[in-house]
Amino acid sequence: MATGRSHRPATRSRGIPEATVARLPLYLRALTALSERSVPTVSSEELAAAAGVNSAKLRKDFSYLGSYGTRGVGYDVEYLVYQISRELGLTQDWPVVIVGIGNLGAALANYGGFASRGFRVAALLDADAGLAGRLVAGLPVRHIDELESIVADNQVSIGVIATPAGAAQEVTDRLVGAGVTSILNFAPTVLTVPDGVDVRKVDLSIELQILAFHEQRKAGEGENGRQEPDGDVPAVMPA
Amino acid sequence: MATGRSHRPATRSRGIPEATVARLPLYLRALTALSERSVPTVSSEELAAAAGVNSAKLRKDFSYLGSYGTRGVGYDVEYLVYQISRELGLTQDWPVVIVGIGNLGAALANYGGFASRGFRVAALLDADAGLAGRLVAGLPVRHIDELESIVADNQVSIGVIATPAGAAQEVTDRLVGAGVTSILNFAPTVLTVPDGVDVRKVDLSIELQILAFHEQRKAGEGENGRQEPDGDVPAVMPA
DNA sequence: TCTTGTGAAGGGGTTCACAGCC
DNA sequence: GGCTGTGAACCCCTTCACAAGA
Repeated sequence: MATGRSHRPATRSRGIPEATVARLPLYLRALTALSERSVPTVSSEELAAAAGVNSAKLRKDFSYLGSYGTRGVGYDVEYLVYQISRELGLTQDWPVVIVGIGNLGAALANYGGFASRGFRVAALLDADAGLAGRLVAGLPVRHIDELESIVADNQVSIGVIATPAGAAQEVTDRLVGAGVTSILNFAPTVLTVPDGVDVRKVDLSIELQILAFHEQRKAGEGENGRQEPDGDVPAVMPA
Repeated sequence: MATGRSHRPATRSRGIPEATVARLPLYLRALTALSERSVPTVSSEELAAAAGVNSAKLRKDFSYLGSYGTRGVGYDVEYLVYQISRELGLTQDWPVVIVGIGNLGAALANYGGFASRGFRVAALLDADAGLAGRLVAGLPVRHIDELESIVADNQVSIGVIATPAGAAQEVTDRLVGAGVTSILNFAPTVLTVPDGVDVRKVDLSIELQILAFHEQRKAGEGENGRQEPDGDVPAVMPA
């Protein structure tokens, strides 16, 4: 996690807060929409509303990138689109492989948001030999045995794991061994990776559980309805 | 967001930090695995490793739930499973509807992690009348016009949106109108909802963009390879 | 006058380190 | 002796409020 100390105090002292990085894609999306409507400039207030954050936060975020706005006016839409894209590394091409072509893998392969932002699906891989050759999103599914050569040949540095939980660690090891240094994990498992490899995880059921927690709260709010006898313990007790 | 002031200082002063809530499902998963292997007790160190966090954080998290451990021994696995499940509201049944049965919607419908944690898919909805009646994960897809009656009849309070971005806000409005108060949004849009409705979003392309940001950093680390002429500006400049 | 850019204050979360208890 | 539970320190992020500047 701790992204080894940086260097190069180029334009501004490097070191954009992680929380800011996580919001840049949000701003980029909102700006892209404005750009498509040929809106020339936008204020922090307007853009913040479109991105679903508050304007002070947005201005603070942009201040880490540099002084890209004009006081009394706002931000130049095209210019910001470019600067944020560059900061995120989207001005270059990122070949990715998707491993595990079930429903989820297929959904990811078909997802338009990837291609439009510099992510190119270099290959779809699956352990099921029966799937090999089948076209998904216009690409042929290839057998997992080709993983190493595909990663090497295409200089893939980002892998997406959409396999069942049981296969995820092994796939990870192979990806890392082949040279992948960033992994987006959809399998509900904790992955172990060497230093220098980034993992982000998306867990569908965790999100629902968090919602359930808050939902439960709401139910208990007004009506005092939730039954919780307070002495409510199961048969098993701690030693 | 600010979950209105609580009440009931029942077992302990209510108010579990949001960051802790987000980790409870992680602990629960690790504990469930231990439970299946019939492991009776576990130390904070072991459990933390299994969940991918550090042990101090885990102990602090558990301290918000109560004193469920035994000093010198550890935590009783079954007991903790129960307590966390209860805290998350997973001891009750949560009917959910999934709207938008494309690849992603189908993947969600098939996802085992839901059913196993108290989430029951009450219905699959899609605007495409041609899909109606088609079986997905054993359930017939129903037309979006049935949304209101299905939500009411099944007392659905959680909705999952897997539609294209363009349809997401309208679907949200209908869900909220029908009584849904928690939404899990997979569409790449900012949703507007009234107070009292919770929205969590999962954005596939944002995760990749964050990885790209870090990946770019790595590339520039050792070799100083990334070209960034520093005066690198596009044709468009701010006014 | 209007909006950005930012010090400063405030709040939350993480980590440390050890007292408390088995 | 071992492990939990937790005050306290620390750090990061958010929010405020206003000076700076077009």
